[in-house]
Amino acid sequence: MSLSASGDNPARFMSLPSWLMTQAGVHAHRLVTEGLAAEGARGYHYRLLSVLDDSGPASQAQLGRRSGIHLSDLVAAINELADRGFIHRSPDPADRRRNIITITGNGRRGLRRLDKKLLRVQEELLSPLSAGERDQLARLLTQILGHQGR
Amino acid sequence: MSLSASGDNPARFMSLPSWLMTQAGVHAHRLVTEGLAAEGARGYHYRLLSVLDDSGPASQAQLGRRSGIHLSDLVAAINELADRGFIHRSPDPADRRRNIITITGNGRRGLRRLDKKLLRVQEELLSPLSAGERDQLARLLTQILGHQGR
DNA sequence: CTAATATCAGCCTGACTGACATTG
DNA sequence: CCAATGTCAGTCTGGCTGATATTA
Repeated sequence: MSLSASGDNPARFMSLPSWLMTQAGVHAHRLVTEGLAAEGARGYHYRLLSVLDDSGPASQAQLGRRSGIHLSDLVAAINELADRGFIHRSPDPADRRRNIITITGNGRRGLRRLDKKLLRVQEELLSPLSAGERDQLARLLTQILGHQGR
Repeated sequence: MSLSASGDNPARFMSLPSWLMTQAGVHAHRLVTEGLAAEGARGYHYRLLSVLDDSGPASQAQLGRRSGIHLSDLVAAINELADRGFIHRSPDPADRRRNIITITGNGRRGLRRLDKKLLRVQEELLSPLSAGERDQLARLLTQILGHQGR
């Protein structure tokens, strides 16, 4: 966004907490996106691979629920991961509507690379904060997000 | 996003600080967007009106720098505000490349409505936090954003 | 000749809506 | 008949890129 570096009095919208939160979110999102892009992946890929690694093979509908990715967006993301040989899509013999998605050895290796990359991204993102401040921030954000679901 | 309400073990990506920050940003952004939409406005409109109110008439290039809105996106936003009678676009006689954008009385009234609406949005967004926690959060986010510009 | 200004067309991720055919 | 599943086409905000014409 690059707000004017010049000596302009900052506009009033920039002091709103909602602005700070949105900007911090944009910043975090950008760091993550750039980090993943450097490894040839994007957010949806990491979310899907980590869900598969955490909870095992699943249908696309299950994956959507666990990763928070819309069914309509899953198709493309799954195709991309399958193209890279990171996952395997096979029909469920017990229910012919379903595809069973399985992570491959290749996918697990890729996931480990992404995990490491994201660890470094967290470090860069939080570098201005002490360990105590990092915990505090996570606590406050979790409180706000907990309130969100009404 | 509606992460599964069911009893699934949360995937590991959800514990990343970058995830918490992005989600909190998305949440804040959604509340603001919905609040402004209820008044027939969107984020760019509020940012432009508040900049005009804070710093007075300006060319589009100046507005872009002060509001952090891209020149290429400004044109449409300015058109929309002019259609509503909130601002006035007039050529600068001293520099014929420039348009001078001025906020109208109507625009000032609209801005006051949006200001009030956003105040209520902050209240809802921060409602799970005490006054001290709100200050703390603003401080931590400001620290992170200060680091961002390298 | 270079720089600033305004405009237009298009791209991107992530989130979402709606329609549809297949299967349980 | 109804519900779940997978697929496809399209929308939206905010943030971008790049091209172009005009004027300083």
